[in-house]
Amino acid sequence: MPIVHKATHDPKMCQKMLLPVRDSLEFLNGKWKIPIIIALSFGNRRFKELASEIEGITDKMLSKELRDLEQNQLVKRTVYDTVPVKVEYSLTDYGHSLDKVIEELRNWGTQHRKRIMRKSS
Amino acid sequence: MPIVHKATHDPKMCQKMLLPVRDSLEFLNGKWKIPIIIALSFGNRRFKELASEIEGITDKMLSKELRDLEQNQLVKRTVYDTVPVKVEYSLTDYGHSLDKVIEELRNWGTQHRKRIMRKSS
DNA sequence: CGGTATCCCTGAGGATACTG
DNA sequence: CAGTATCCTCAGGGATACCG
Repeated sequence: MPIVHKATHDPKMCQKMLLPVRDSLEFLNGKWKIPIIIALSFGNRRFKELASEIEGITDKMLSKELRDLEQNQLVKRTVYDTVPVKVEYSLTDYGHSLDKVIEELRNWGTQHRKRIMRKSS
Repeated sequence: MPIVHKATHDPKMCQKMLLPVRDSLEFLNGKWKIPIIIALSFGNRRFKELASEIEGITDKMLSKELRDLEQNQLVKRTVYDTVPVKVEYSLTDYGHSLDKVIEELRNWGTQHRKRIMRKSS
């Protein structure tokens, strides 16, 4: 199904379609949010677990992105009052609202990679 | 439906899910590809038409992104042998394979914007 | 363990001018 | 009309060190 069903030159209409798409991409952009979300979709994780499972990420980036994800309510941060302190991160229900988006991105990426490989062979 | 159905700590499995998603995001990233694709989904366009319909884009960026989209077979460039020369850009069938991805991004973006608005009121 | 603080660098993209 | 060529800015993110 096409995105648009009737030819038009109205820039306002473009804008209206564009804004939410840009919102999503702006949010998902950057190297680390998706890796973090996928890692957490495998189960709850502690800070250092994430740091070692997500290849290449620095503590600074992990910390920053987790804070951002928490503020956007996609991730929940739970502090356990033990010694030493234990912090656990988990995906919220809202975090799972990205499942469909990620799945579409994955489908297209898989398919596109095949196509590009084929071309350059 | 969850992305993953069984808890695991296997980083290899994360990687395998991650790669195609990163491919997609890497490709869609940047400010201009989605605006161009959406504009073209409204019908075929000439260079200057795109330049004026896509707010804020420079000739340089438009030219560069169109070349990239053409190389990836999402967009077709047709040169008409008139004086002065007329160049028309159109979405290929493959270009439309992004429809579902864009739709999901739009859905999530719309919904997320509402959620964020509500929170900050 | 669970992070911060600093410093630094690269490249995406903007501004402007020019060409066939 | 349909682009190129140059120069420049700035923010995302890396490296490294440190803290409670």
